[in-house]
Amino acid sequence: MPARPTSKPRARRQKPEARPYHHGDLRRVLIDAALQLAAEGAEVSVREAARRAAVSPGAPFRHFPNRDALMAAAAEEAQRRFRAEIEAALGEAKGAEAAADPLLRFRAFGLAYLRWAMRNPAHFEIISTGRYFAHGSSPELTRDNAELIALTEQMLADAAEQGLLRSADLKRIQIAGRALVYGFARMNLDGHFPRWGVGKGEVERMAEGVIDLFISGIATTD
Amino acid sequence: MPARPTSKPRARRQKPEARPYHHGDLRRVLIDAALQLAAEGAEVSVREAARRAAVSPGAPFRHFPNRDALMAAAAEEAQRRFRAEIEAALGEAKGAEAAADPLLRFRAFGLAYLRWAMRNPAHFEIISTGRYFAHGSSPELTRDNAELIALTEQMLADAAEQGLLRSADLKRIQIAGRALVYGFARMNLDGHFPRWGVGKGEVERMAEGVIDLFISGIATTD
DNA sequence: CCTAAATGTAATCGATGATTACATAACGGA
DNA sequence: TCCGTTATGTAATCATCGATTACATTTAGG
Repeated sequence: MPARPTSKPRARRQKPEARPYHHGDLRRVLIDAALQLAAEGAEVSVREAARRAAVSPGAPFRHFPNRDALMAAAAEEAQRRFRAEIEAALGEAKGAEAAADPLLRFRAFGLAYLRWAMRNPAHFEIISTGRYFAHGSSPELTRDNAELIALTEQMLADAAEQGLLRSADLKRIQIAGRALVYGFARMNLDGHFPRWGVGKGEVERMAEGVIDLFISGIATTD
Repeated sequence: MPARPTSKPRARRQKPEARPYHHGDLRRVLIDAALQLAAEGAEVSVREAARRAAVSPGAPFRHFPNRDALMAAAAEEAQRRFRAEIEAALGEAKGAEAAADPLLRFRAFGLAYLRWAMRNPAHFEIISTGRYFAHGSSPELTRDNAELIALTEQMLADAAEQGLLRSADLKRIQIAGRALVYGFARMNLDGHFPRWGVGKGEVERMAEGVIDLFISGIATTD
């Protein structure tokens, strides 16, 4: 083989599989890799995400100024999925009798919340913990979360208007409800449900029971 | 100055302040450094702990096989303090009318729990999260925690016996109570109480209100 | 076409957890 | 009192990680 001239011949894509120099949509692939890594329980490192994207260790920094930005983007994606599932559940609940009963919608919300958190623990953690990237570093995530909270507040306000609540302190009820659901999700996440781990169904059933207990505690009607 | 012989002259401690080759109780100092680092919100690294103890980066590994073991030891220390505070609060409650009322003791427990968690957020996180060292890696911590849980179960059993509870499903009540308190603590920890951050008192007052709401929800007597 | 911006690569830096070989101190029995 | 064993700290080294920089290649627009 004769020595090639210093300038390489233009790389012609001979097969469509040949990876081009420019990655199709590296940003997206990196976010997915980060979410996948988290879901596997592994440490999420920029390098590993780059490795999965079959790209050099420095490449991700063309799309994210630093690790936190990647994590924030991953969190936003997870939050999008989280919210989509909750709104889907509320959409279904609207068809049923829940449309008229704010507490039933409240219940549906809590169930969807915990269901998702049980099935996507690592993603829930990324969303909620604020330890994987600077808190408030993602306005989108903050706004998105605020809207979900406003939704629950509306439900409680409706319930109060219909005389369904024993207490008039809506803020207190709202915080307690959030704490209950958030705490349950995190207990699951942090390994406080050791035995039940095997049968996922049992945890979800307990989640339902806990929500019902809370609602029966704040409701006038038994 | 003439060249010294290869064997250094014996190091005589001329002042008591002169640090001896052997650190007094490095293990203890490292644990305290780790807790202090956590409390400052900094990353807890073995090296930094060693730095604070004015010791070489490798020294800690004479006392802990790896970073996790150091974190586990720190968690055990934090848990000891946590438990001490709770038991102290329960001791005080015994003197009052709470001695006879299991739900008042339950309340005192929850208050002490949240009070400590609000004031030592980083230590609470180390204890509860199981992310700083392998979960179940510390039998002491696990046992200690189980005993605290058993305590609450006893309170609920007493309350049920006295006909103070609306529901007979004690397990459900217990899980819900844990989730509520744990969730509130973690919400504070994870920055879900943005505005109130300034006035700590407000968060603690809300903690009290949330606990009362829960108890009034499960109690027969209004 | 040809240049400029976008995007990926390669090399490098400082910090970290971890391991190893070595040095020094502390302790206890002869 | 001396000596040797053990506990404990030091020094040197390694791989990994986040991050930065200089350079290469591709893509797009005038």
